[in-house]
This record gives sequence, structure tokens and C-alpha cells, in this order.
Amino acid sequence: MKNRIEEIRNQRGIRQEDLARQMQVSRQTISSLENGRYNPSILLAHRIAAYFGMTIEEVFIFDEEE
Amino acid sequence: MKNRIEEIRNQRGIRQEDLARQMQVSRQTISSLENGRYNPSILLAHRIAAYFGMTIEEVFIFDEEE
DNA sequence: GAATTATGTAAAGCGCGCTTGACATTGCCG
DNA sequence: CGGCAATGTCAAGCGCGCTTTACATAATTC
Repeated sequence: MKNRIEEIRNQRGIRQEDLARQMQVSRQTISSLENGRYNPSILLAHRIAAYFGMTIEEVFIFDEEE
Repeated sequence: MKNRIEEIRNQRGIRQEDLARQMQVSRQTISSLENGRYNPSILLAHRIAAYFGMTIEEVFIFDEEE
């Protein structure tokens, strides 16, 4: 699974630290997601998508077999 | 977080066991999700929504604070 | 009433999502 | 150049998502 977090965050000029604070997770969690270290929980995925005013499927890109 | 899995599954006349097999998880996982015992991973949530031809947000209902 | 089908649920175990704390790297700005 | 801001990443620890195994219950069918 890939995601567009970094792309969208940069478009809006937000720092990882501020996004993390808004999402109520640690900065390392945002960094890990952007760098594909692991997948978010569905709650965090929803929080991020909602914060961007998008759906989960618009922010997170699922591969065929997933 | 609530979900409409049981409702949609019943509309389509599918058994938990068959849905589980299609989603490649155990029957207990489907039962646990329907009964709100825990939240699915984002991958499983996507697989279920895609199987139903819906988005994650159409199948899973997020509370305000989430 | 006995057997079968569909579902609920409990327990134990494994791996992942997320945490805190710490340190490294990169890049910009004085 | 020196310093600070933004990001990357590692390690240890905790709780949850999902597994397998097992048993219970309700409804249907013979």
C-alpha cells in the first residue's frame, strides 16, 4: 500500500510535527507512514483523510492483491 | 467505529464463512468485526469494501472524535 | 429428538501499529 | 562557518488485529 501523505502535506505547507499533533500521533508515526515503514490503523487513516478533506481511498493507494 | 458488514452481507445472502474465505481471513474475524469486538486493519477494511463494490467510508461508520 | 447449519465466543499466541527517547542527517539562514 | 529547523531512523515496550482450536447456542430439517 502506498499513500500520498507527504505529497498532500507539502502542497499545504504543513510540517510533519504539526500534522502529527493534529492527528494526535507522534511525529515518528507520520514519518514512518510517509516512508512506507508500516500501514496506519483504519482510525488513523480516516483521521488523516478527513483532515485533508478526502476519502481514505483518495489518500491511500491499494495494490491489486490487497 | 461501527460497520455495515452484517447488513450488507445479509442483503446479498452470503454466510460469514464464505465472506471470510473470500477475504482470506478466519470466520471468527468476520464475526468479531460484525459484533464490534475490534476494528479491522486498513487492508482488510479495503478488501471488504472493494468486495462489496463500496468505499471504506460507505461500509465503516466513523464517530465524530475518530 | 437427533443431526446439521450458521453464528457466537473464549483462550493462547504471534506480529504489527504506535509510543517515548535518543541520535544522525540534511538544508536553510544568520 | 555555526546553529537551528525539519526529517530520518533505531530500540524497547505495550496493546490490538488476527490466528487456531475448541466448545456453546439457536434454528432448521429429517
